[in-house]
Amino acid sequence: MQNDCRNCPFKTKATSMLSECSLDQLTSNHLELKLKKGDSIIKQGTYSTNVVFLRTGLAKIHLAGPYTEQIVKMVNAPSYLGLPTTFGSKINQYSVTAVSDAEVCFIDLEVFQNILDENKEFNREIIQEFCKNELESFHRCANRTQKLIRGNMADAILDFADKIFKSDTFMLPLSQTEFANLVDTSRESVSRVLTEFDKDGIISVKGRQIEILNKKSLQLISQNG
Amino acid sequence: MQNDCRNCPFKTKATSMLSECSLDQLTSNHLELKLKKGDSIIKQGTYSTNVVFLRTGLAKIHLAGPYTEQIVKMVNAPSYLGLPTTFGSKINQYSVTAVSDAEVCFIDLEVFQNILDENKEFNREIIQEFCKNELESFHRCANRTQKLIRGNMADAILDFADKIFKSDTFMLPLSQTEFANLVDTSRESVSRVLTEFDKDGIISVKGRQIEILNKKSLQLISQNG
DNA sequence: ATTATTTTGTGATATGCATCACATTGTATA
DNA sequence: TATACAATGTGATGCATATCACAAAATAAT
Repeated sequence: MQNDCRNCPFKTKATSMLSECSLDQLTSNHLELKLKKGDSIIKQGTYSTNVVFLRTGLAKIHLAGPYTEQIVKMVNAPSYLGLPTTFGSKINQYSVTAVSDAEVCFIDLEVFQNILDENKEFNREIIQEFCKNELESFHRCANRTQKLIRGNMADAILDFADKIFKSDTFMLPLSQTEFANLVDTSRESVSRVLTEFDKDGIISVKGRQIEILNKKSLQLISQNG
Repeated sequence: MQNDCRNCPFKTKATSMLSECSLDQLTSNHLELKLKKGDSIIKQGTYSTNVVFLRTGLAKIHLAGPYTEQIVKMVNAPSYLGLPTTFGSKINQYSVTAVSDAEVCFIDLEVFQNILDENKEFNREIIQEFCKNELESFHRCANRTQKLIRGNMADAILDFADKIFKSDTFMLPLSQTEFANLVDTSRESVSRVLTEFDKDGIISVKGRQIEILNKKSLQLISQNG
């Protein structure tokens, strides 16, 4: 299955910087796949030989912590996945799993490296990505460990609304157990805080359907009080 | 102050891949500085126009969390500092401070970008670095949040011994308050656990002088029990 | 439809650790 | 050498939240 990457409507900023030549190289060296919710994209502990381009959909990056599975972050399309794990280690250090239906392209590592070598602009964009990710992870580190649960949950909900779904109404793409693993709490606490927020009129919760009713409040809780 | 970068005895793996030409460019576009313990290298909130090369010494990367200053990680020479913050944002998103006497070179951002563009091998090594860092931060995220204090303290002590000082005897380069910020606890807990470890004969603590007496135990506590 | 299985809600209890409070030691500064 | 200030040790107390224990929904499988 090889669509022409030149016409791919889902290019990242980086990809749009590629030369025709490199795009052709991509075209002839990628494997396109349609995935369903829950399908594994990258599996911790297995050999990594591909970089993955997430064309459409939403994925979670997670890994085995000392006790429970830890969800490190959510990534939505379009985005490259697995760069750290394929470049930084022979064996995948983390898993990536689709949490919605998704389309992905598996790109051979060498081809990707080659393209990285040959396209300055692309290279810069990818490095830019790395930098943003590292900054993000620094901030997450400081926030997650210092804030109380309500603050972290507020954060996560705002993130879903603003960064992932770009809407104040959305379906939570995770179970409460998973949500707990993302926010560093217990499943029970997630449940409690969610109903709490609902009772306080800050959000409305109907099953996994969430609507932000009072964004200001949520932001205040996020900044913490 | 411009020593010839070609003869610099503190090159990183990446730097050793540079072309003569690029090394000359570096030579004529860097500012070499001797710093003392406690001196600021990068300051959160200020404009970032330089990449910093840590020639010798030890530094902490830290940023203002919602409540307290959070130490994200320790970095020892030789290493580049501030890439994420200079490439990823105009304003520094974090601080870097020397925790020992240190020597640094300030490198103009454009020059560094240029060198990154012109040297494939160097570029690859830098990307490799980014990948390793991201993996590390994922693991740290999972460990820090799931482990109890004793586990995290054991981790940190092992890290100092194995990665930073390469010796089982070393001077803790941080006050207990700082150590607490690194390990996500309170100063008091650091003090308590340290004396605990000492009493159990796992480490010996004399002021900031630390000696690991029973590494197996420490590793066990790190893996957690 | 019926049963099995996963997901969620909610109380009661336990606990790890932060916080407070103050003593003590160590280290700069006059 | 005296004085001030920062860093550390240690007990007592409180609190946020994990854990346990079920019940109730909701989903999936038969």
